[in-house]
Order: sequence, then C-alpha cells, then structure tokens
Amino acid sequence: MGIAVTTGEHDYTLDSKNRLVVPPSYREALVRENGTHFWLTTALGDDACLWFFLPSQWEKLLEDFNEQTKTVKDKTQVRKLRSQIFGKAAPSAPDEQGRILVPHNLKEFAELKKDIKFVGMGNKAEIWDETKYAKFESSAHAAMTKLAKELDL
Amino acid sequence: MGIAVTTGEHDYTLDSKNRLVVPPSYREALVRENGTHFWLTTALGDDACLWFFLPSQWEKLLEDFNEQTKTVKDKTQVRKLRSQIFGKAAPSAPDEQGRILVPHNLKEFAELKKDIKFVGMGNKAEIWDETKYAKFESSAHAAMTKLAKELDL
DNA sequence: TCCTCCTGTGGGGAATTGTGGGAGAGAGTG
DNA sequence: CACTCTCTCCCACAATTCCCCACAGGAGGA
Repeated sequence: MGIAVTTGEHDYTLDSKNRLVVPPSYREALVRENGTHFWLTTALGDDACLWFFLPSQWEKLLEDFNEQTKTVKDKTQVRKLRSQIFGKAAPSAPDEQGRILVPHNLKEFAELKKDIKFVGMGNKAEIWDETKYAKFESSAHAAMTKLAKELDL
Repeated sequence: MGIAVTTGEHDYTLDSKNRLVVPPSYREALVRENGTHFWLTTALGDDACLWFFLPSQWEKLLEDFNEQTKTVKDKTQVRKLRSQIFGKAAPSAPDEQGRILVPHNLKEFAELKKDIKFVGMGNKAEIWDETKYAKFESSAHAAMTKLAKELDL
C-alpha cells in the first residue's frame, strides 16, 4: 500500500488531446477510497488555476461550504458562489494510463498550455500552467519569508 | 516511548540516483513511531536547505503552523506560506539500506551536490549542501555569540 | 587475531510511469 | 448519405523509478 499523500510538486504535460497525468499517489488514494473519479473545478480567489479533489476531499468541500455559508445573510451571493464552484465542476475518471481529461472551459480558465504544475495542498491539489505558477511563486516569495521570520517552526 | 535522538551532524553523499542515507537513530525513531515515511520540504526563511521530519515532528509542525498563524491578519500570506510548505513537501520512505530519495525540485532548491550535511535540530533535521553549510556556519557565528551574551544559560 | 554485524555506497534489472498516436464509435453538418 | 470532427478506448515505447543484491570498511566481541 502506498502513502496517502496529497502534497508535492509534479511536472506534467497537457497533450494535444487535453489529457493530463494524475500523480500515482493520487490514483492509489482513489482506489483506496473505492472512488471512480476525481473532481475538477475553478479555483476561488485570484489564482487562475484549477482545483483538483479526491472524492473524500470533494465531500469535505461540500460540507464546509454548507457549514460556512449558513451564517451568510446575502443568499444571492451564496448561490453565485455555489454555481461558481459546483456549476463548473467536472468529474474526471482516469484512463488506463492514469490520465484525466481537462474540459475546454477549465483549460481556458486556467490558461493551461503544455507544461503543467500539479501541486498538492493537503486538502486539495492545484493545477497550474507552469510559467504562471513560477510567477506566482516569485511574487509570493518576499511576503512568505517575511511571515516565516515571525513564526517559530 | 524512548527519546527521539535527533541531534548531531552527519556527513553523507547524495549518489547519482539522488539517494541519501538517513542516520540510523532516525530510522529507529521511525520504527518506534510505527511510521512508514519521513517528510521532506523546503526550509522557511532565508536558508537554502531542506527540512526533514519524523512523522510526529511533521504533525507537530502542522499544529504549530495552524496555531501560530491564527493571529495573522493577512490570510492570503498564510495561504501562500501553507502552499509553500505543503506544495513542496514530499513523503519519503527509506529503502532497505536506509536511504531516502530526494526529489528533483528539492535537490535544486537546496542546491545539493555530492557532499551533504545532515544536521539534527531536535524538532527537525536540516539537510545542507556541505560547502553551503560551512559558509552558513561561519556567517552565523557572529550573530550567535551576540545573542549568547544576552542569555543566561 | 578472526569473525560477525552494521553501515554507507554502488549498480543491475524488473516494474511502473509518462507520453504519443491509431482505430473506431458517435454526433453534427452540408 | 458522405464527410468531418470529437471523444474514447486501446496499444506502443522510452525513460524513470523502485526493489533487490553486492561489497568494502569499521566497530565490537570472543
């Protein structure tokens, strides 16, 4: 049995048929959960990347969303946010080679080209266009080291 | 539970397959914790080295991180820092010879070459390129003696 | 001294992974 | 109907990774 992991950076390429390899550890996790497909959707916030979930992580997202929006008064915004997350969501089952198919609208949203970064975040993974991810990282670096100095880890 | 011996300097070599020996005391500690793998990630702050954790230490890091960032107002920075830790983290199980595999991106981050310093820090270990560690030590000496004068130990 | 165990280092080979491409089913169009 | 396009299920193959074995040097014990 492999390690339950949803971390780390992985480099892959999106091929001409919009197929993208999912890291082996995620495939194993899918089998372990008796799941048939992952979930893809647009990221919230400013980041133009995709979010990638295991079935259990997706369930958790649903719960958290319902829980945290209970106290929100403006239900119109909640509905908009819900349609943003769940309306664009696509289930994606891996093929024999462990690749998923990235839908056109999601590919365009994240401006994915050929070189892709697959980044595990613990409770989800993010799918980035590589050059875009590099920019994100360098822009975040200064702020991160600053905050890092204030922490005692 | 016995004491996790995670101190001292150890000299090792990173071989052509990016394999690195873990000191025996850490392997014993891993067995004692019924763990299957260590955790590797990039160091926070300015140090271009890697952080190495036992499972229990990794858990502790996550707890401390969550605890200490509670009071930070700018959650965007916290999120970026979290992605820095999680996104780069790699679980690594030792082989029969007690070696772990160092992922490419981590090797590059820490600019590891052949000669490696494995330095125990109590709550974690650090993995340095040897020449880089030598520089770090001498530059850190001045600052250390300064602080030492202010402490009564 | 000799022997044994352990540690650190290296390497071979099998298995897995990542990538590309073909064949066929089905949808939509003229 | 013929044709094109898309999507999906296969197959193929090179590169990498992982698992195993080998071995030298040192520590320690008899």
